Amino acid sequence: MSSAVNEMQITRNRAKGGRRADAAARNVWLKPAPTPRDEPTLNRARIVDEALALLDSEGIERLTMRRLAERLGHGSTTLYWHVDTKDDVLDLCLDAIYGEVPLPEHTEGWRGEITFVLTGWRTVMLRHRWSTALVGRPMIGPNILARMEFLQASLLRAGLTDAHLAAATWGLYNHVIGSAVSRAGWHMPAEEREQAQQHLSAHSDRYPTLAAHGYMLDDDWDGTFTRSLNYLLDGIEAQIERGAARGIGRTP
Amino acid sequence: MSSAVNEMQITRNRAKGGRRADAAARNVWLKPAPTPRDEPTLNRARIVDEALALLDSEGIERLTMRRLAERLGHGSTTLYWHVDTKDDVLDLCLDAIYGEVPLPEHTEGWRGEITFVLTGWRTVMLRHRWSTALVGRPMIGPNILARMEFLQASLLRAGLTDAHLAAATWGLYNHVIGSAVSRAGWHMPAEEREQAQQHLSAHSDRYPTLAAHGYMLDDDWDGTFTRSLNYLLDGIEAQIERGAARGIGRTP
DNA sequence: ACCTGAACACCGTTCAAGT
DNA sequence: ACCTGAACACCGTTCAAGT
Repeated sequence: MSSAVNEMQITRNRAKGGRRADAAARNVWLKPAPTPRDEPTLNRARIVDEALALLDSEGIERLTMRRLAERLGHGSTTLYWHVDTKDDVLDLCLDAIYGEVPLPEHTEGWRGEITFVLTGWRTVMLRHRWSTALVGRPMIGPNILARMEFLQASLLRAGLTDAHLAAATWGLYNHVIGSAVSRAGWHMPAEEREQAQQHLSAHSDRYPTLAAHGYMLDDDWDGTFTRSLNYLLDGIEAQIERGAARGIGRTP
Repeated sequence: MSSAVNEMQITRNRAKGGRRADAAARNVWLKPAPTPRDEPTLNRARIVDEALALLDSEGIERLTMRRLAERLGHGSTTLYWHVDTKDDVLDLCLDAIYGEVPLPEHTEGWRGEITFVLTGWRTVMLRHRWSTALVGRPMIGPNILARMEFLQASLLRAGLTDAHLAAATWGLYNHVIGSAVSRAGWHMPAEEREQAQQHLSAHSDRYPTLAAHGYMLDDDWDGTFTRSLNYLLDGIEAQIERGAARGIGRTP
């Protein structure tokens, strides 16, 4: 059912061409391939790699099992040996790109660490814009778990506990997801954006603040993300200090 | 819901040819609605009401144009006189439920106001769980605009300007969206949740913090939302105070 | 102005059958 | 163990034709 749960690490090597081309080009010990038991022509890693290429180049609405299989040189029904459903493919794809989110190597304080991870996280999601349509599914792939683990461990070291630990973890995660999703929502042809802005101006009586302060025209998305992330981190930091003060008060 | 329906009756008398030409605009709100003359058996309000009922009772993957039309007692193709695409129906539905988000009647300070709106907003989205799958589209329906207007106006009165105003507005919006989306992601059969938790415990070497602090088992979602919202508001409040202090310093 | 059925060009998924 | 084609039960949308 939820084969997205399995622990297979998706390796993101883009093998161009596929098996047939490789078999023709490589040398002897791989060439007598007809031995059926050796290596299946298809596997999850190849399926996910090709799905990612398809998603990145054509978008999520163009990913169908038939088109994916065709790119892989198989009939669509073959995919169902390796994967239970199309949703499984999407779950695997989403976790695969989460693997691209870098984790800091040297600790630089919880705030720096967290800012580093979340900034990279958002960048990855906006690089693969289709990913914003896939949030809202259970997040238990190995790559997202590794990043949530890092995030929560960092907050724990910073001094948060219990409900505050959970609130800070989810608050920060929600911030990344929300930022990516809402930013992706504004990704439209410039002409349509013009229309939308006109629409807004035409109703400036109803939306005076939005019309006056450029609801549609804010294009410093990165700055907005960083600034609002800092508000959240400021609030968390204040909580950490409150917690520390109370801890000191309680020590015998 | 019916108020949302009133909102969408922005009528412009147009011949069919003209309407089709304007249909080049991709988003519902940017296209004129067709004008009913006598007493058509079908109209947008009826379509949206029925679509909402269908979404609420059966979920988003069960909403098809054919099933929707059947419930309305028509052939599926009839819908296309009133609406250009299925996506338009979904956009109309999403904005319709945003109309259920209450705005405070008496001002009670920016923090109280904003907490009130955002709490209601999240409640509405979780009441119509399908809505979390529809974020990530341009947000220019009348109901969401009214709420964004309220949010930004409140922050403006609180003393924010320029980039800080934008950052606070988007940060708060992202917080609601992110909370609703990620909470909806955990909405699964208890048995599957058990499996997921087991999976996590089985790899507690890799995810020690998550395993020890109940990543899967946190069920005080409301409390978590409120707490993390307060971190964000604390950070915004600190920014407001910084801005005020600088303003005082600058006054002659 | 509104509604219809037929038709087009697709979908995801199952399954008996092949090797 | 892996792959196949045929087939099922659907989709969203267009369009000539009706009233």
